[in-house]
This record gives sequence, C-alpha cells and structure tokens, in this order.
Amino acid sequence: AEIVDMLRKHTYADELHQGLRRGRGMGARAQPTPAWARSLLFEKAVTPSDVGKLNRLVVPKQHAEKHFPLKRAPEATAAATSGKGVLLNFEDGEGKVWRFRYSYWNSSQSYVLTKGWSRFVREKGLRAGDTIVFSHSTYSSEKQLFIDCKKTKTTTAATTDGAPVPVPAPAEKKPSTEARVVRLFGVVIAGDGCQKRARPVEIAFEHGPQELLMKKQCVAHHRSPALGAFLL
Amino acid sequence: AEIVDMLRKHTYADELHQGLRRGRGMGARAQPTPAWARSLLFEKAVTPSDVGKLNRLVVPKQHAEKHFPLKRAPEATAAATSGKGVLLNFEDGEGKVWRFRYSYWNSSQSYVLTKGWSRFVREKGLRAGDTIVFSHSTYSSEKQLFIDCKKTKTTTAATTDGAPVPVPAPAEKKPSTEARVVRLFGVVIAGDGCQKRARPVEIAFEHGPQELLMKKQCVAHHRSPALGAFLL
DNA sequence: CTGGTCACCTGTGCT
DNA sequence: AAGCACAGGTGACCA
Repeated sequence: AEIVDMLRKHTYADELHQGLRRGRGMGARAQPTPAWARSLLFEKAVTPSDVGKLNRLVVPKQHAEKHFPLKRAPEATAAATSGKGVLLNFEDGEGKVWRFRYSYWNSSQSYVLTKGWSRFVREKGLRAGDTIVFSHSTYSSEKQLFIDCKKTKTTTAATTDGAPVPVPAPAEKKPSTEARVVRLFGVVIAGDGCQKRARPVEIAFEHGPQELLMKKQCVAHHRSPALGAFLL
Repeated sequence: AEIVDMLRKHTYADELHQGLRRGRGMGARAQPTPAWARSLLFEKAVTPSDVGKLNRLVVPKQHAEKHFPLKRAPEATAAATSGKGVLLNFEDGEGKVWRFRYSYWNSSQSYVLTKGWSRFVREKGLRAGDTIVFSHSTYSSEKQLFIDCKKTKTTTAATTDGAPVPVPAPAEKKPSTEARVVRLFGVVIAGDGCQKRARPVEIAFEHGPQELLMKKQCVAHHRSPALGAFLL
C-alpha cells in the first residue's frame, strides 16, 4: 500500500531527484549521459494522433511489453495494470529529465504515455513523421531510460498530412532591432505607432464558413464586459 | 470512518428523509420555503459543459470557498478535500430537495457538483446560458440551502433542442464613463489614444445578435498556420 | 453491456 | 507581463 501511494504521489525523494537533475529553471544536467553509454531499445515514427490533441503516445505493444516495466513486479501489477499506471523518467539528449505516466488502456488494448507527453511534444516541436528514439543505460546498475527525437528535414518540409505549419524554426527571441508590436491572430494590432490599416476586414477560415474553426463559449463571466464589438 | 461511509452511501435515514420531502414521484413539499426566507449567495450562468455530458457543475472558486462548507470541519477536511467530497442538500422553488455530491478536484483546482447534477439538468430542462441561483435560509438555525434556475427567455420558444444556446440578457455591465479600449494583460493596447478608426467593427455570427455574448475561441490547435487573418 | 460517476488532465483566456 | 481559474476533455470503474 505504501508503494502504491508512492506511485500515486510524488515522494520527497522524487522531488529531490528531479530538483537535482533539473538544476535551475530550464535545467540542463551538468553532465548529460553520453551516447556511447546508451543502448537502443526501439524507435517509433510518431503519428498525427501522437502529436495531436489526444495528449498521448501509443507505445507499440511488442516494444512496450518487451522493454517497459509495467508488469514487472507481480505485486505491483494490480496497481499498474488496473488504472494508474506508473511514472517513468526519461532523460533527453540535453540531460533534461522528462516524467511521463505510462499505463495500459484496456479499452484500446494499448500501452500509452499520457501525462507529461504533450509538454514534450510542444517543447521539442515534435511533428507527425518525426521519430522518437528510446534507449537505456548500458550500465545495468543504472536503470536510466532515454528519449530523443529525430526531426524530419524541415527545409523542404513537404507535409504529408493536413498539417502545414511551416516550422518557423525555434523562432528565436525577437531581434532587438525589430519594432515591438502586439499581434493578435498573427496580425499586428498595436505597436509601431499603431500603423494605419490599409486593408479591410477579412476573416479567413480553413474549412469554410460553416466550420469557422471557432468554438463558442458562454462568456456570461462575472466581471468581463460584454465584448460585442471589436474596435481597433 | 463510519461517518465517511455515511457520506458515501445513502443511509436509511437519508432515504427516509428524502422520501418524506419528496412525497410521491414528483414530490412537491407541502410548504416550500418562501422566497422572503432566503438570502442570495451567488448565481452562475451555466456553460455548455455544465449542462452537457460531463455531468458536473463547476462552482466558481471564489463562491465555493466563501459559501460552501467543504473545508469547515478540520477533521473532515482530509476526507472532503482529498477525494470523496460531501453530499449537500438543496431545496428548489417547489420544495423538492436535490442532493448533490460536492467535491474538490485537485487536478483542475476546482470545486464541482457531480453526482445528482445531471438529473437536475435533465428534469429542469436546464440549458447553456440559463442561470442557477444559490441561496440559503435567512434563519441561521436552519442551514437549508436552495437552488433555483432562471431560464433564459426563449421568447419565441423556438428551441426544442439542437443546441441553440440562448443567452442571458445583454450585459449591462459597462462602466459608462470608461472609454472602450482593447486590453491585453490588462494593458490598453488599442483605444482612444491609438486610434485611427472611428467605427467599431461589429462581428455578428451565425445565430444572430443574441449570440454575441458568446466568445469566439480559436480551435485550430497546433495545426493551422497563423490562422488566416483577422484584420480590421 | 451500457450509461452514470469518479478522479484525473490540459490549453486557453482573463486578470 | 505570469499565474490561475475553468471549460472542455479522458479512461476506469461500477451498478
């Protein structure tokens, strides 16, 4: 029961460990584990769903059962299999540690990484077709796992599926020479002396007017004034 | 532990009490508590989610912590806060008593009514945009809570179903003296000082002007480039 | 099996 | 200009 509780909540040791590895803010480990100390487990080319809004990565069953410990400890099987799963730590190429929840979904009969995965996708800029690489330490004493991603070439970036998004490269901080502006939907709405508008209102959508790509939300919010009109 | 269990399951006394108040089937109490004996606590305009398949009502945190007793008894705090929550009884305008489970969701840091809520929604015919009113007895000896709903006027009553989402009366909530401006992070980024256009641009959407209280939210997710343009 | 309930999770808008 | 509140979700569980 105690072990189960430790799986559920972060323990003090966990936090300490995380803190140590992460160091300050962004936290690169002082000494990332070198590649020669790693042994490949398997790779997967991520699907659109893997990097989409499902916020999960499907781990191919063969590799999951072969390499990942969900059913290892017999006494922990009940907890791991039915429900909560386990938390796994993966170190990336920069030494940063990522913690994912790893569990089995009975409904889809599949192994998945859930909590924490979307953050990884976002921060790595992972895109459908990219490949993630799982490996582990060659030192059996360390049970450290590793995760890295091989991005597809973005130069020609012929997106197969419907996801264009010309990867803007890690769009660095805005060059200081550039004027400070405020953008809304990619359009400058303030700054630069509030330049005059040359163009009339145009609202473009991808799927036509009926889809609108907009979701309605009730805004009878307590104190927010009724936004019925935009004015610029 | 016993008390916790009583909170979890309906006790015999509970059922008896319910039965007495409800009378037969639809059950109106012989003497509903008159309005003058009630004191308003707060209101909420229900969202689509509140009346949808999620079967829960999010209670705005400020009101929840101010008016609802989840954290009252220090010894019960652990049980109430972490997990199970408590059962609360609310009397409606007809004297019928509704029992809801009220609890705190750690993951979303929010207070919710869960069990029993969907029945209320169904039987009251509650729709997104309707307002529910919470009040309590002015007799401090009675700790009775009340719940009522103010349906939005569907003047033509055209809405049978199909998600029309009527909307409450137009928000009067405007500091009349204040200039109309656009704020971002609370900072005016567009308005009188930075203004070339004199005319506010009104954006009307598919369901007509009464839908203007519905906020548009970009749902293009990760995909979609800069999402077209929104120039005014 | 089905549908209701529960305890989670996350992106986004508002402050 | 960063945090929080919450609308909108998920799978698991159970009656």
